Amino acid sequence: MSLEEPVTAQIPETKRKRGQGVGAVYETLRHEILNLTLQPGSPVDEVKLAERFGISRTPVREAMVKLAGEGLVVTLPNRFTIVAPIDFPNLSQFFDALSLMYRVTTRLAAANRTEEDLVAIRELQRGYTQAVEARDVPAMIEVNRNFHVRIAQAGRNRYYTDLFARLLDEGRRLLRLYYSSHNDALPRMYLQEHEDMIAAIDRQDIDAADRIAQAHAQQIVRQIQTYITEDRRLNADISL
Amino acid sequence: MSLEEPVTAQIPETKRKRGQGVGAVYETLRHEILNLTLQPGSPVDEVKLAERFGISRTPVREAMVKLAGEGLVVTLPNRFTIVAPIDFPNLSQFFDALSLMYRVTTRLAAANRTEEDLVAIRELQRGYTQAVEARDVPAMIEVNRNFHVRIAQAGRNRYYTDLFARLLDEGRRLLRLYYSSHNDALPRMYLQEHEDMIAAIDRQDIDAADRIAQAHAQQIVRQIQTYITEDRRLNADISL
DNA sequence: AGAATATTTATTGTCGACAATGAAAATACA
DNA sequence: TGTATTTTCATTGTCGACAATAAATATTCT
Repeated sequence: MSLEEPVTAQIPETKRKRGQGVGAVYETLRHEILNLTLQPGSPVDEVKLAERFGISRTPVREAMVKLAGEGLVVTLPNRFTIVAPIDFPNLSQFFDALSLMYRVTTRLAAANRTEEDLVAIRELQRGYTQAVEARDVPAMIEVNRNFHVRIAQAGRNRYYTDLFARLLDEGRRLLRLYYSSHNDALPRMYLQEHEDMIAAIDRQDIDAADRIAQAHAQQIVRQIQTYITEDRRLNADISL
Repeated sequence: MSLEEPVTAQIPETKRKRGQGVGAVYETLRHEILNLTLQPGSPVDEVKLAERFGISRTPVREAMVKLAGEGLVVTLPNRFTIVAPIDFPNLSQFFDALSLMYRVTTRLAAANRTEEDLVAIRELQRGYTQAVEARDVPAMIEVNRNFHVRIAQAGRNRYYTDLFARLLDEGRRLLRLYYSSHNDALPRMYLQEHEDMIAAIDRQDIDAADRIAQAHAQQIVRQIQTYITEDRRLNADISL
């Protein structure tokens, strides 16, 4: 609970081009929110952001509207804007949708993947392996997300890809919350599941892809739920 | 192809309150886009909109960012903004996602519906019946959309409801394109399917709900595809 | 005349300023 | 001292103005 903002000194640097301002604010805020650099529920100050990026409030506001549209930020009219809180009460909705998207996108990938898709997917899997070996938790979370989004893209359905990406991003915040506080046995397990998934996609085995995706999703959901339950217990102890 | 904009005289009327401007522009544009009052691909002029609503360009722009975020409008940087074209080449993606959402939301509705949900759903079905009897095509399209969104809400999963609503909205434009040019036998058929759907949801028969939703989706998809094929033939004839 | 270059024009993206809003602080009242 | 009322304050939503951009048009040159 920091009263002081962790103002990551972003030098106004060389004068930005027309249209670069909104994009910069949007991208930066997005990453800081998903990495939990910005705490859920913490206020987002337009004026400070404008100063930080060396631009006026107008483009900052447009970036906020975009972020609000994606649910990353919540605007209290005439009051202020906060980083979207994590919606714990409705997590089951989230898990349900996430599981379905895992299945659907992996199925479609098995059906529609090209050779280039496979190359890109394997490349990301290599990156994931490296992150696991280096015990680099932030990298693992990020690469894992990109790995699954890339599979979804191989499935070639924009609607699924978009929703899945959004869900995985929301999941990034959850993983960040709980991942580092536990051992790294889990990520290693995912590694093998990912390999199986790639193999099924490679040989275009739709049913196998579906099964593996479903198991993978259940694995992750169960794990996060365990984390949360333990967390609840800890908090309960403290509050006693 | 009208060079002149159909400037629906929107009187600046009584001075709007703080925050009402963006909302008004957003809602109005949204409806005009979905009703095809604004042709897909036609330019959206910030200045004209500002004049039309009696506000400055700043709130108009924020409304545009929101609309762009939902894919209803496409912004060409430094150039102009157009009403999002209908993506005919990728319609199969759309149909796939639409069908899945029909199934998932109807299933969940059967599982989770309350008595109030049923009351609201039946009320909308009554409205649909009236629209069919009155041969009021725009009303039919609108009420049909609300009927299915309400069922999705009864399923209680925000992620599905949001995606489904978006898909149904996109579908509204397609239906508008083709509906009125054909007889009204089809809507009457949907009427019975809707009744079956409500019955399944009422008795919490998840499998039946799924089956009916799937059939309903296939029905609609096939119909639109037929429309499009006929349309293609017509256009081909003309271009010969 | 036709291509290359310069000029005009329309429209966007951004800015600094100001008024509306709602909360917090200060004051009055009991 | 505790509650109601007023004042201050921080921050938003909106405005009008201006500069950057890229297309359209005019101009020059061969």
